[in-house]
Amino acid sequence: MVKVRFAPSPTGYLHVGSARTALFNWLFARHEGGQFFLRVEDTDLIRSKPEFLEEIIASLKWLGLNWDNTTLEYQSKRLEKYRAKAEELLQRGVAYKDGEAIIFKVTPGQIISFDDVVHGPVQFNTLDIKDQVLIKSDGMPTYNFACVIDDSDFGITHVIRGDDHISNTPKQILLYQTMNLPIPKFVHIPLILGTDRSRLSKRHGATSIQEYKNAGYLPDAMVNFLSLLGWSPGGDREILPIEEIIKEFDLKRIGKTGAMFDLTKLSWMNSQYLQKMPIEQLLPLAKEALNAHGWLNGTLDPAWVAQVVELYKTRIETVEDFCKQTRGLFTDEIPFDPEAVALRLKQPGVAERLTKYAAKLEALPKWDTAGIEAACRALATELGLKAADLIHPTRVAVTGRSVGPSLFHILEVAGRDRTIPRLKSAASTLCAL
RNA sequence: GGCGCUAUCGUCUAGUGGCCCAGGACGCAUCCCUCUCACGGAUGAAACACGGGUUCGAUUCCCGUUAGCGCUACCA
Repeated sequence: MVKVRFAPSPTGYLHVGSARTALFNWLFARHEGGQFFLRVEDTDLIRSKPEFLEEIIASLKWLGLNWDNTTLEYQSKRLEKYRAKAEELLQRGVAYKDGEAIIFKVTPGQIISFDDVVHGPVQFNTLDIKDQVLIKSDGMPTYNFACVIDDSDFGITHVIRGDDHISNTPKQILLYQTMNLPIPKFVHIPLILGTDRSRLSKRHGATSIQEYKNAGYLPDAMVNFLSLLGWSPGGDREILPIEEIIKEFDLKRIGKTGAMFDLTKLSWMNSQYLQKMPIEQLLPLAKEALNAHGWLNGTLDPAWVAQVVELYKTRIETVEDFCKQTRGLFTDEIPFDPEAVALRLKQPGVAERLTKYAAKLEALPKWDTAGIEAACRALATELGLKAADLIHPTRVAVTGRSVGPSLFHILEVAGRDRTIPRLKSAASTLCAL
């Protein structure tokens, strides 16, 4: 049975690159009906922090990457195991002691080769490999040593990890060989790159999964996007549900070249998921975000919020975007865009038009799009204007922006009590030339 | 520097010797829809790094060059 693992070290948040590694492991396990383990590599005493582990776990759960071990494995709890193994190597004379550290002797001139599942045959000469520290002076095992022992103990069949570990592989194989342990399959997946084609890091922008969650990206969109970085199901398909990704996932289809993290495409994909998401699912997310801004007071009618969401869902890329665009509807702080004000409000005759439209709207027997539109068109005809000459200033006066949904829908949703005062206020102040 | 990995439109990629004067998607441009912006629809510009082989025929196989990246810790 296929057994894979994701082994983060709790020295930082979950990076999108690591998340993608976790995802590929998970996808492979689910496709094969195998097992996916989570192991904590907390052997760096100084940098490991419990709060980092909590964040990593929260991120994995948010992405939906569930693991099969019921209790988490911590390397810090297996110290005796590593020490015993190192001691054994010491007894056999293949390792030596330097102070408190135990170091593995590398015999030069041997060829170490392995058949990488994505790269094919790879070779190294031990001439280029230095003696390897097994146990550090502080008594903790090093990565390469603990990793080999653990992968072997837990029966890991496929080591799926980033390309940056290719040069660790011969060091680990040397250890497998001298301890007489079966060697797993190695699957080195291409790195995720920043805009300058160096590996994605903080200086390129947001790299933690939590940041994307907070910005209003959807986990399904994130998983879909990440799965397509370095892997493709072949053909033209791009937006696929997770079941489909699992079904199609195949290590043989993993590419060899680094993939740039394209935020623009992620955003597009997120907007696609947002649009297709049923309102029952989208509404709670919108409410949560609104609430985080302190804009959701308890008296708001849920049906009304749903109406606003429906109106904006085709023009947002993230949930945060939704908040940004609808701020004027949920608060009285209208985010006036200076350019829009200059172009649409500070123009001759606009104040008068807005005042007249306000009067017409005030007299409307019923507040609905049809009535709002009829009033607009009637007034435009009366004044000898195009409807657009009334529509544009009104949109800016009410929402502060020159862009957005159909004006008549906006006004209906904004309601008479917001619309009329805003039109009057704009007419008396903002329109001043 | 040494060692290793990689090389198709700006980006993610399809392509495994002829189906490719290279297909899709994002982005970009134009048009349609239209009160603006989106959505949706249509069209367009845009790539096989270079040089040698192998072959009747190379994006696809081999070699080299160049370039990029990664590793080179008692970090993982």
